Amino acid sequence: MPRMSIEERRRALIQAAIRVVAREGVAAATTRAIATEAGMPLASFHYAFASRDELLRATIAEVTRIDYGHAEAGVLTYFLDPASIRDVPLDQLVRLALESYLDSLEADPGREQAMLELALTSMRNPSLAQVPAEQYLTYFAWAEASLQTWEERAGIAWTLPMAELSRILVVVLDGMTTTWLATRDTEAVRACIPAFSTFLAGLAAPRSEPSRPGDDPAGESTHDHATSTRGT
Amino acid sequence: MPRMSIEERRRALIQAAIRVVAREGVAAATTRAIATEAGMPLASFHYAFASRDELLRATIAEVTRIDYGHAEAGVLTYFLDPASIRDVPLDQLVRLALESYLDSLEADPGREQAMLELALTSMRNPSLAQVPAEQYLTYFAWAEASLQTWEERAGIAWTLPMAELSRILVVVLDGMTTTWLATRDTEAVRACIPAFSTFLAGLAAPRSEPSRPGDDPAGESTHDHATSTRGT
DNA sequence: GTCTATAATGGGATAGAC
DNA sequence: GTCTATCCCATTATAGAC
Repeated sequence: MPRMSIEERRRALIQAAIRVVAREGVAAATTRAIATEAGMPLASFHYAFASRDELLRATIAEVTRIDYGHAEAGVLTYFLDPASIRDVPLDQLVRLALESYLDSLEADPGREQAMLELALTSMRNPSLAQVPAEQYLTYFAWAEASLQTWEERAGIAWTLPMAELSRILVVVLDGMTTTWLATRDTEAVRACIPAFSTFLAGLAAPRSEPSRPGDDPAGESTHDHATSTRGT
Repeated sequence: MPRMSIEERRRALIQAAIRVVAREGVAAATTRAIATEAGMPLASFHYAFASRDELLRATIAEVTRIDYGHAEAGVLTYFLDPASIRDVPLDQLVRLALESYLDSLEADPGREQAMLELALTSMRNPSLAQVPAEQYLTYFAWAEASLQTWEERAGIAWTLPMAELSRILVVVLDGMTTTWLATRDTEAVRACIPAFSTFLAGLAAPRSEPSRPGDDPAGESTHDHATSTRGT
């Protein structure tokens, strides 16, 4: 094998690690398996990375970046021609986004399964313990970007702080992910999407009508299902 | 060590495995670590279980049972004196239940972290691949039990099929779990609970007023669960 | 710089003494 | 029946030939 810079080797090993983890899980992502997947001898592994932990850390960082790109692409796919889709009902936008996410999950289950495994593995490793929190900051940022896009496209204004809305959206996506991964029951999970879409759409108000404090959906007093009308 | 039946050994090893997995993760739950935790020599492990896989399977079954009991206890804690809490607003009931779950998660993060690790580990193991689906059937059953209890106590009727509602509830709990485990930000997750409670409460109608098709909380045109009264 | 060969460790499983 | 001692394998990491 001819010359290959350290950086090229690192990149190749990270990509190999991503493939192995997605295909066979973190436990199977040994240095040997990764080196073989990358088509290089084992010794080259330690030439590029000091330890398996270091590769794992780099892999998590890379995979978070990829996941960000992927999820964002999925969610924003429907906005390539902004002019044509102004004033689409918010719950439709949300529904399409959630369905798009579920489609991408079904198309490549290993990706999200790997994300979860890497996050859990990190939590158990003192030197990586804060990595999942950073990973989720990325998720929250992606969620905020989507929420802002929807806000523009649907002509609405969110009635809760973005920080809270983005967490809610991530909670829903994460819950869909784990439930689907465990059950593989696409139709059952898909059946929940309209309800979640209506829910999220209900956290916005038409932009012309600024939200009044009395509309606060988090208000806990008496109004049960008052807020569950359509979000448009 | 005096006599100990096979069954006693199996139980002791399962309990030891649960402790080790919760404390140090699945990867650290070696046969040696588990045997040591149970205070018995390694050979006794293979006297009680043919393989580590077999123990893992038994551990998942047991831990699912425990988790069921725990979550149910948490959710139903507020119903010890049914008479005193009739006609409590539904969103209050849901909110208390979700907060109770978050409290229990915070009190013992290892428990749910272990559940996730065990589920993900099972998915990667052909001989255990169907276990997570069974585990989630247990979760759905628990969710249905809670939903039915709330229905009685709050004097409402759900407007979606129980199968769908239970999945929605599990999705929310799962999403809260992964988000909290990753971020450990209790207040941020807690701040989402009122919105989720209002959402879930919005999927019910007062029992005196049977749900009309026009009230369909899923709002938009085409889909079909307008007809959905309770599923059986 | 690159790779073969090997050390060092820790794991699952078991033979065989008691 | 029980446990010590051991086998055998896979793994991480590295030494040293080229």
